[in-house]
Amino acid sequence: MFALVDCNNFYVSCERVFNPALQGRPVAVLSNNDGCFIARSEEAKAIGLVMGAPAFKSRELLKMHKVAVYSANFPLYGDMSSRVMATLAELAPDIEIYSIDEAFLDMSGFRRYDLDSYARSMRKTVRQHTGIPVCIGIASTKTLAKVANRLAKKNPRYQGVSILNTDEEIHAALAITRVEDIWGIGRQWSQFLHAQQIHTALDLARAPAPWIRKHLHITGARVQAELNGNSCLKLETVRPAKQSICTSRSFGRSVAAFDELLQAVSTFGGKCAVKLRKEGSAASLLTVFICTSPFNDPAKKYWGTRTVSLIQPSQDSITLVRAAGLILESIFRPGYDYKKAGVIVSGLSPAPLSPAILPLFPDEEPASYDRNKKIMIVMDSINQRYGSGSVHLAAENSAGWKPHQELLSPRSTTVWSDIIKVRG
DNA sequence: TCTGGGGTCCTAGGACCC
DNA sequence: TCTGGGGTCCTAGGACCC
Repeated sequence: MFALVDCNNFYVSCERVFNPALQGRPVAVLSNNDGCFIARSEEAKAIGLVMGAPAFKSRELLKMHKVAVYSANFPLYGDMSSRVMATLAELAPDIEIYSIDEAFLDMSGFRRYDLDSYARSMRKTVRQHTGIPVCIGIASTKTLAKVANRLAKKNPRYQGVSILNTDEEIHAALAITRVEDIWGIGRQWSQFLHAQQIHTALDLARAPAPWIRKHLHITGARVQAELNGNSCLKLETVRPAKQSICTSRSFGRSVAAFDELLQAVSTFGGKCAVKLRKEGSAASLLTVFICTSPFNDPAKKYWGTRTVSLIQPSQDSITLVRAAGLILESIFRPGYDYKKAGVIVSGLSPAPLSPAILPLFPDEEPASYDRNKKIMIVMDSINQRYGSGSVHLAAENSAGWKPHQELLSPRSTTVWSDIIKVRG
């Protein structure tokens, strides 16, 4: 048996932990740059705020219902997530942290227990230790556990826990789950399935397997098998190393000047390097992209991107920032209002202890490799101790393009001065 | 005026090998 | 007139997830 534990309206719940006055009120959290809704309380859903919709289009609604609106506070949410996961890890032998607000647990050793009362006690413990409300779905496959979790969330009768044990229970659950609400069935496929008169999870489970294999490929075939109780997806207790890392942002205002774009791209390159070092990986490919707003007049649109391979895999900010700047020079076109840029590192491998490739000609490479490595160690340890961003390369600068963050709550669990702000 | 960010997997097709 | 068979690797694009 698998349990899926999913935090309720996670970002909203995080805000509520440190501001109990938000209980019972409509609350919404915005994406970076205060753009779209990315979390809504039940009250906010009820008044018609739509997930992913741009916030400015709902301004009247927000005002009318006195919705508490927040800028995304990822340091807070990330830290609260760690607390929830640490609590869960003590309650079950094996845990897969699936996303910032979800975890699968292995329940196979709990057959002798009353699963229902154990799940209810887990729920209570997480609430007590972290302040975060969760729902739990339990079933024999991950996909069915997702179905069960959804029922637990939607139907108050379950009081946060739903277990699919018998064939009758599974049958009933699948019959009331629409295909678009199944884990692994997105917009395109659900549209296709509805057109084929496959409307519910039960319809999908019963559809001819070869036909599903043909049209929804191996991925859809797995979903179908899992709905029928054949477990295809194992619990992944060890997170595999990342294959790519991306840092990108929409700008707070449009940026036309090369120098400001260079500062943005340098900042993103530097952030990618920090993430690489944290991951213990080195990148052999570096991609930079810059683009105008997709909502612009088509004549003023531009999308520029280029990928280069590095002479040797690197995790060093100096090398990556310099390379990102060179790519930017080659893709930059004057005369456009840029709205977003990003850096992607890929072709990742475990970071080597020494240069993997020695230069053919005696230049500065091996020396700068060692020197830069030492600088990175010092930078990382200073930033670890005094907070990220305490030291950075001079090229990293956000003055010109900084995203909007006008409704930010304090970083109550990660920054001392923000705790004082709360008390003050 | 104002529209997010960060990932993974799978498939098809082309380039290339002997 | 007739033009093989069996592979691998890489990439772009499309689907999905939170």
